[in-house]
This record gives sequence, structure tokens and C-alpha cells, in this order.
Amino acid sequence: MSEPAANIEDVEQTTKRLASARTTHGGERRRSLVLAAYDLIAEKGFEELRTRDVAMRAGVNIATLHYYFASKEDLIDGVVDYLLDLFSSEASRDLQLDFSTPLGHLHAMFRNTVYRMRTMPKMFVVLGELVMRSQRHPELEGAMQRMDEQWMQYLGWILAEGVAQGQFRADLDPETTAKKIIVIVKGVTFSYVWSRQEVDFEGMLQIVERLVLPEPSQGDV
Amino acid sequence: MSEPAANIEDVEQTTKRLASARTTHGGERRRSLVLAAYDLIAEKGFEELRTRDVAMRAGVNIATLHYYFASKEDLIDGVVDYLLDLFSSEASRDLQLDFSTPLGHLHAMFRNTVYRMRTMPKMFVVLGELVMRSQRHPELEGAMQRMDEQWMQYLGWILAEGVAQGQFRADLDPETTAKKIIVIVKGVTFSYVWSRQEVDFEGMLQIVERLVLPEPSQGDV
DNA sequence: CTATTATCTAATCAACTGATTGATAAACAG
DNA sequence: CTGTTTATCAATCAGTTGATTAGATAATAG
Repeated sequence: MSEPAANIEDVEQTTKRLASARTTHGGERRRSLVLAAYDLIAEKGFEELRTRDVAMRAGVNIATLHYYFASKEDLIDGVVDYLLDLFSSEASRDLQLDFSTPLGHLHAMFRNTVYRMRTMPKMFVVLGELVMRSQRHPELEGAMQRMDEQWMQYLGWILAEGVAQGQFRADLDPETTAKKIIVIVKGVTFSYVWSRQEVDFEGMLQIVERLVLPEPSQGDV
Repeated sequence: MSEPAANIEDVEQTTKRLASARTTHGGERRRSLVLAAYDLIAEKGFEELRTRDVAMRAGVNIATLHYYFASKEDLIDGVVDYLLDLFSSEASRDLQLDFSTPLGHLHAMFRNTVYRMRTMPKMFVVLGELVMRSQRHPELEGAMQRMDEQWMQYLGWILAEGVAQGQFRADLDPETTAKKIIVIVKGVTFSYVWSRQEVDFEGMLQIVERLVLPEPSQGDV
């Protein structure tokens, strides 16, 4: 895990730096440090997160890290902001999601989450680390809960819209149902990303559907 | 469960020890060290788990810890074994669970899990830390997956029995359904313990029920 | 009663770790 | 061209951390 070639590589990078030196503007360097920290949290967890490793991965001296971030905790705050941005970023156009109906929105939300779990597992590993850390860091707990609330609001809106348009069952309570759906999606995430189990995504989506769609009036299979 | 009076208590215990010394047999001391580590993992996570703190909480010198456990990693293995025992221990008699039918078993499994989340949250916090750690510790990943498999097997048996007895729907596939139920229960755990959200437990149990029970032949509400 | 064994401690080590300092050089403003 | 600001690094500090060592102390077997 710890490279023996630390010194050699460092010298190499130092040389590079002396040659190019002040080409990077502060913002870029800051970002590269956050990205390095993000990667290392995904790889080693907070348990083995070291400021030196972050600096080395970003290709700078430890003192440079402290030039941009007063403390390790400060750097972690940067990672949290970065992760929050990632999560609130738009869904990939490749998915060809259909947002024309409430059910379409629901499918889109679910499938986009699955898509992200598959293509950006790092994001969820870091999220998991942060959720665990939030047990003992109240500020973090706040950030995590704001994330949940945002999600709740979006889902609540989809459901209310679906009821109003008659696509979803009339007796559905948007808030309680949204909460249940979130529990299910969290279960999918937990199982797939953290427990590394194969998950029947479409089957889970069906369960969500059954929660919102009206009973089919008479039986087919 | 977690005392704030760490230092005072430590002095107290040290004094006690000087007085009684060789009264505790090895097994007890070993256990007390594992329990101390367990508590500290729940409180501070692996990020801040220190062997000195463990020794202090157990009321012994750091060298005594190394007398019983060759390394920190060894101690953590002890905690894993302890947690595995906890999880496979029997359900509380207080719950008056009904194991007479497959549906009873299903309810019992769910309610016992909820009961444990409520009364022994520490257990789940430590589990969460271990799940995260298992991302980068293959041995741990193995242990976690064996836990899942055990659970799967138990659930699979309940479901097969329910189908055989005609209490559950005839077209139900025990394995795929068991997997879905586990995903849901994990979602409940993740939401309630780690995200600290209120969860509609009975509502989630209903979703599980709808997964296994036959369609009610004609509509009531 | 003595030798042995299990249990425990004080003291210490070497490596690690977050953070600081003082120097240096490029970029920039006037 | 000059003084200031920005960005960077080598060296170093003080405190931490997992682990070891060289004994003590007490229960126990012979």
C-alpha cells in the first residue's frame, strides 16, 4: 500500500515543478488536492487517509496542501462539497431518460441511481465513508440530512404530480410513500455497492412501481 | 453504555487491579479488551481507534493488550468474532415472536431486526464500520458475505416452507424473493441506524408481505 | 518452600503524522 | 525596474502510535 519509490517519484515531481512552477492557478491546485483526497478516501477510507499521501498524489509538497487548506478537516470539507456537487449534477444524456410523465420521472430517478452505482462506484464508497463519519461529526450529519431532504422533496413532487394526473393511485400519500421509496433505493445501494451483492434492479423497481401504480383492475399474471 | 468518566474510572480500575491483581482469568481479560474495542469502534470508528484507548478502557496497560493480542489487527478480528456471535444469537424472549407459521417466521425475522436496531444500535454502527472496512480487507469481505449467505439461507427456507404449505404464493421463487427482502431490510437498517431517519417499520413489513402473500382474491381496502 | 507459569507494568523505541517555518522564485502591479 | 503577492518546497517540530523489552507480582504445582 505504501510505495517504496516515494522519494524517487518525489524528486521527479519536484523537478517537474521547478520547470513549470507557477503555471497552475490556485483554483486548479485546490481542486487537484480535493480530487486526490477523494480518490484516497475511496481507496483507503478515512482510517488510512494521510495528508502526505494526498499531497503526493496531487504532486505537491505537504506544505502546499496546508497553503490551500488550513487543516486536514478543511480538506475533508472540500471533499464533501465536491461529493455534494457530484450528486446534484444532472443525469447523463446517454441514458435517454423519459421525463414526460411522473412514472417516467420515477424510473429516471431509479435508473440514474443504478447507472451511477455501476459507472461511478467511487462516489458511493466515499458517500458511505461520509455517512459512517457523520455518526460522530454533527456538521456532516447535517449535510447528509440535507441531501436526504432534497431527495425527499423531489420524490414528493413526482408522487404528488402522479396523483394529480391520475397516473398514480389516488389514495397515495406522497410523503410517506417517498420515504418508503428512499428506503428501498438505499437498500439497493447498500446491497450493491457496499455488500457487493448482485441485485435484481428491475425487480426492485417493480416493487417501487407496485407502491405507486393503481391495482390492475382484474387479474393477469 | 458509554461512560464519560474515562480517566477517573481508569484510575479506579488500576487501583482495583493492584489490589486484586491475578483474580481475572485470561479469558475474562481477553473478553474485556474485545468489549472495550467494540465500544470504541462504535463511538469513534476505525478512524480514531487507538490501542492505548482500548487498553485504558479495559483498565489495563498497553502491554497487557499485546499479551493477549499480537497486533491491533488481531484485536479487531476478536471484535469481528464477537459481532458475528451477537448477530447469530437468539431473539429476545420478550418479543413473544410467533414461529408457528412461515409468515410468523418472516414477521419474527423482521421485528427482531427492528428490535435490535432500537435496543442495540451500537451493534449496527460497528457492523457499518466493518462493512466499509471490508471494501479494502478481503478477509473481512468474506466474513460479511458469509453473514449474508446465512441470512439468505434462513430466509430461503422460510419462503420455500411458506410455498409448500400454501401460505405464500405458489409462483414465488424463494431465492430471488429472499434477495429482495434482504435488500429491503438493509434499506431499513441503513435509513434508521446510519441515516438516522424515522422509518415506517410496519409499512416496510407490509411491502415484504405483499411480496410473498397471494393476491387477495377480490378487493377490499 | 521453591520453581514455574500466567498476568501485568513502567519505560522506551522507531516510525508516523499533522502542522509550521523560512527561503525562494515566478507573476504582477505601478 | 522594483516592491508586493502568490505559490511552492526542504527541513523540521512536537506529539502520537503500534509495538517491544526487561522486569515485577502473585497464584500454583511439585
